[in-house]
Amino acid sequence: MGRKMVSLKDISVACGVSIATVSKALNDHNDIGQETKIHIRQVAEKMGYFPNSAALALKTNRTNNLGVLFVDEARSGLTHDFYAHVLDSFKRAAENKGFDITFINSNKKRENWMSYMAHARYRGFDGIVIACVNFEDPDVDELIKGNIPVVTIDHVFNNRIAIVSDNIKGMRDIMEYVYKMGHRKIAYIHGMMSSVTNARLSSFYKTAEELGIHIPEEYVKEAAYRDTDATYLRTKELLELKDRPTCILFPDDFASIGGINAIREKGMRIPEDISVVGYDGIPIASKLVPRLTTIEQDTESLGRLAACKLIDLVTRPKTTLIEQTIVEGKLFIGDSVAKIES
Amino acid sequence: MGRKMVSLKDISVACGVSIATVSKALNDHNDIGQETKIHIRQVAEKMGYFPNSAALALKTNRTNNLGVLFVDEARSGLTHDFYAHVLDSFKRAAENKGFDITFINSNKKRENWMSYMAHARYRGFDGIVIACVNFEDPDVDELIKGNIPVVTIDHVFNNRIAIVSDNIKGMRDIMEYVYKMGHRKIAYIHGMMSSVTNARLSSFYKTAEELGIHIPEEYVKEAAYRDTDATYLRTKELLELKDRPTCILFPDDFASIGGINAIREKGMRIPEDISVVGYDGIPIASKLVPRLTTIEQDTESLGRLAACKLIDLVTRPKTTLIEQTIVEGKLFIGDSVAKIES
DNA sequence: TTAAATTACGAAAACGTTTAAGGGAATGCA
DNA sequence: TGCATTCCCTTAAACGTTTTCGTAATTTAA
Repeated sequence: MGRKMVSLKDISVACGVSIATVSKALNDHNDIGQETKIHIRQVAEKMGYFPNSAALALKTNRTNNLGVLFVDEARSGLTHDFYAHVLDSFKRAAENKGFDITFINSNKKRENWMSYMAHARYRGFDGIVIACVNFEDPDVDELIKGNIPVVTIDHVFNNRIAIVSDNIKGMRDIMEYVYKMGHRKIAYIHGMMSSVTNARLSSFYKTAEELGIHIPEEYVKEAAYRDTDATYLRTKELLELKDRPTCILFPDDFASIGGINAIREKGMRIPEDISVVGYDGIPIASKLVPRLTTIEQDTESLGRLAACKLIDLVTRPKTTLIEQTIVEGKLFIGDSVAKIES
Repeated sequence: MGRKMVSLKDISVACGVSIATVSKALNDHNDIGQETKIHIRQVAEKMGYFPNSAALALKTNRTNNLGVLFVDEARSGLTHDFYAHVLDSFKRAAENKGFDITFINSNKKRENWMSYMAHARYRGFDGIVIACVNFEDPDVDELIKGNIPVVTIDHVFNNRIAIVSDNIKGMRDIMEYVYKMGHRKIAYIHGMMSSVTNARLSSFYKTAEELGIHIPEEYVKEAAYRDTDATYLRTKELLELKDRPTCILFPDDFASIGGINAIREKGMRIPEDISVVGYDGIPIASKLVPRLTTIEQDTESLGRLAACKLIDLVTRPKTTLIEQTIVEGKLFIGDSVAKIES
């Protein structure tokens, strides 16, 4: 078995028919006789034939390949817990439908620099999924506004299909649970500004108001997602307040580790002395002691739906309905929030 | 700007030259006049031209695309801490050299099933990187023995280039450090059998012997990598022994969480009552309290070297030297191992 | 029996590139 | 001046497909 692939021509020679006939036989066109079809397929199988995606792409203008752009502010790339799960789910769903995935990048050092869009066209992606990018980036903007089908995750762009996690409901669930457990002095260390943060923050304030809780200004602080150090510092600040909160909401589970350390350093116990809540539901959260109360994001659905919607968009081009799919998370009740009398 | 890409022909028309001239001008061949070259390039730039990778691949038999096969026993896929870091590094290095990466899979539901090898040839990958797969899989075997350049990570296959982390040295470093801290009763909960586990286990025994430490049979137990539950159970068993170890080595950092929980559940403190060591150096390890002593794997080098070697192999085909590159980890001394008098 | 319809296949163009081969004009050398 | 070079560009084939159109053979309908 040499380096070269066996082509339609090889099969046509072996079968004594034309290339066109082989192509049609393999693609099950109905203008080919049954016997011929069967014979050709057997020979193709025996010769170890499989199509050449490049030729196919060139001819059909379809690659069966989806581009993935996952870039977070910290450039953690594939090592980002949450997005790794989403991507993994996206990948599985796409592969089940016969699509491969390739990362989009603008590093192409080959000749001249290539924008995301240029790269995407170069590779001929049938569709593109975008998550956790810096939305200010004009390069990203070009990609989104381009003419390749796009689905975005956790961010809504003008007239584009988006799959977003329900941060409004997530934060409301947290607040209502914490309230039910008797807490009235609730602090929130949030991530850096983004649509996700915005949603959570506004839901935080809104729910607080609905519940009749007053949130002092100094109870709300900005750290960054997945930043244990920043969260550690902000937590320390909260603990030094004269009127300490009884419960702290952290940006996410990973960052929570920093906050928890700050609390323990102060000699305080969780949840006896202070309660904490995370966000995301990363695997480790439920393994910590005490188990972290958090919102388990449905990363499986996020990824799968993104893939399904995108492939729909690709294969049924005129289904260009602008829609937004909302995926709810689920409150995981660990042991990090104490019941107190208010 | 329409859906269709601008092609060489469009440029040739715009410039009033032949397609060949445009192609050669853009590829900087030296049989094209300076002025013509410059003019063509300007026009190409202005028209927003970029090559069509499919046509290029078809013609040159090179795709500038690398296939990635990352499958671990638990099918954690991209969510596997360690491999996510390696992959991320591989990706960055590959992209810097103008290569894209696409995942290899055998799910192709399109028509008929496709083996890994079939998929790789279908996509025309210039090279392939393989990590953490089930080596028994005949499908994987076919891929490795095929005629596409391959680099494997953390596993050595016959006459193939491999990048492996130095598990021998890693385990020796741990043992020598723990010994130096006064420990003589050392237990090891290891992962399931694999070349990695084998290397660590044999190094564990060998170093113990060199140090003159006797390892009772019941001090060595099998769990699984990243399996907090199994590690929790094995740890409990160790703690119930009449002659308890003073130090436990866990399969990896993530699994350590389970072990640590078992210890705390017993009311024991780390490191005052018992010492523990992890492996891998995942980000969270140094954020735990106490900070986990572990081997920080050099995932950056693993990924980068794999990419460099693979691209070397691809671009300089006759450099088919069979070699094995060993990447050392670094002992991270946290606070989880106590100094005791033996 | 004959015309029309159906069936089964082939020829050839096209997708966007690269590249070997070729050739006309300008230049170098004697 | 005449011939060989050199320079610059073009023609055309090829990569492996798909697909439109054409057509010969066979079947059906009248």
